[in-house]
Amino acid sequence: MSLRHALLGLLVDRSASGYDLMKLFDTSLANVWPATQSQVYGELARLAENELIAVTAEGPRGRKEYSITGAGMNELRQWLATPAPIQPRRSDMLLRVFFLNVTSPEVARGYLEGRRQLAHEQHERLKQLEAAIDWEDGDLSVNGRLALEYGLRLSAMEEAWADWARDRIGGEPRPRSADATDASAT
Amino acid sequence: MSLRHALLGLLVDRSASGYDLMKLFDTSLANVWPATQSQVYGELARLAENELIAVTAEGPRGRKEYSITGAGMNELRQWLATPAPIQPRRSDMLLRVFFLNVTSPEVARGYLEGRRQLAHEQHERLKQLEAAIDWEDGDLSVNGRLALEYGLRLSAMEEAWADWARDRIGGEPRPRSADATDASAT
DNA sequence: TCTAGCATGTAAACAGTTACATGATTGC
DNA sequence: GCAATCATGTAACTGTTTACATGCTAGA
Repeated sequence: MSLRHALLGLLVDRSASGYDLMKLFDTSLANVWPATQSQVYGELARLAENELIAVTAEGPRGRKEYSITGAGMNELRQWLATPAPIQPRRSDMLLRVFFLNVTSPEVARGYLEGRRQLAHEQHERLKQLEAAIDWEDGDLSVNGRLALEYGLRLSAMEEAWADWARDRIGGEPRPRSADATDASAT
Repeated sequence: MSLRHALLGLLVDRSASGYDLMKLFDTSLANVWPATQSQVYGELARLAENELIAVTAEGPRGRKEYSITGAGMNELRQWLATPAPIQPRRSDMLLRVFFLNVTSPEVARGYLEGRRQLAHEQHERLKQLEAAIDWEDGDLSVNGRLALEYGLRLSAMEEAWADWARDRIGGEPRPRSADATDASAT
């Protein structure tokens, strides 16, 4: 139930409406904790009911601006002090890897090559993001920088891993160098 | 809906009951796609209904042994050929990092140090696993090796990142070297 | 005989996704 | 007047977790 903490965290810096928060999710938090509009509005209602946030202003079109309350800050601080649970990290991608032997070596290598490519693109995307952000506006960006660095390292690792894994799949070796030391393909 | 493909994949090698499959999930697939008993039994019933698997033997205690059908193999192969969707990777851990500025630098550093420690332990655990497994029994273990390598690289990356990130948190610097070039902590 | 392990299932609750539904306001 | 965007919400569905419920069988 971390969506609630994400919302509380965003409300620390500034008061905001559900609509504003949605935009923040789509920009700053998109890579870490994506959320849909339905979820945001639903959770905001629940948070207000529990008095962790409160409506502090109303605007046109039924706009409700929420602010974090003292109880909300306590909840957030407590959550931050809690060690993050070790996540089971379900991975669609690694699950497929597990069963790659069911297909031909060609398909398997193609799959891994595709992943390498995706990881590479993700890395490039993040590098661009890093270049685009103004790293001077303090607070959120300091931590955002840490999260971004994680993403950069992760995508670099994935690219290298996929490259390594692809070369490890048996069968017909890649175009270059035709010596197969370990060819144990089905 | 990858649970169904995980089950199909496991049934390629051998027929098994729900109980057997649960154990396989807890051992081989635990780090990639954990599943609960409820899920497994429910999904098996659905798979049988769709004739992707079939009961091929019955044993004591109402044991039902399932085998994959031709249709099931087709479904599995098709899924393997499908490019894995880019996962939004929700991370409880990185979400906390985003809001680390809400707490004191000491707490923040403590949090990151805890993560570094966890990553280190995970890395050690995987190294032990690697040493313990018999890498000769082919098929599943070939791919399992690829997945394990991913885990090893991931935990190594996380440890290095957490180390780097911890040193980047402002405020009072760590015990060693007392020069603070960039102290912008609130 | 009794315990550990085998074996299957159901129910309720929670989290997340997708689609639908509605309407107000601002700026061109 | 119209389009874009602001703004909020509901409903149905899927996937996951937790807890409950039941009973058999092999071996010590």
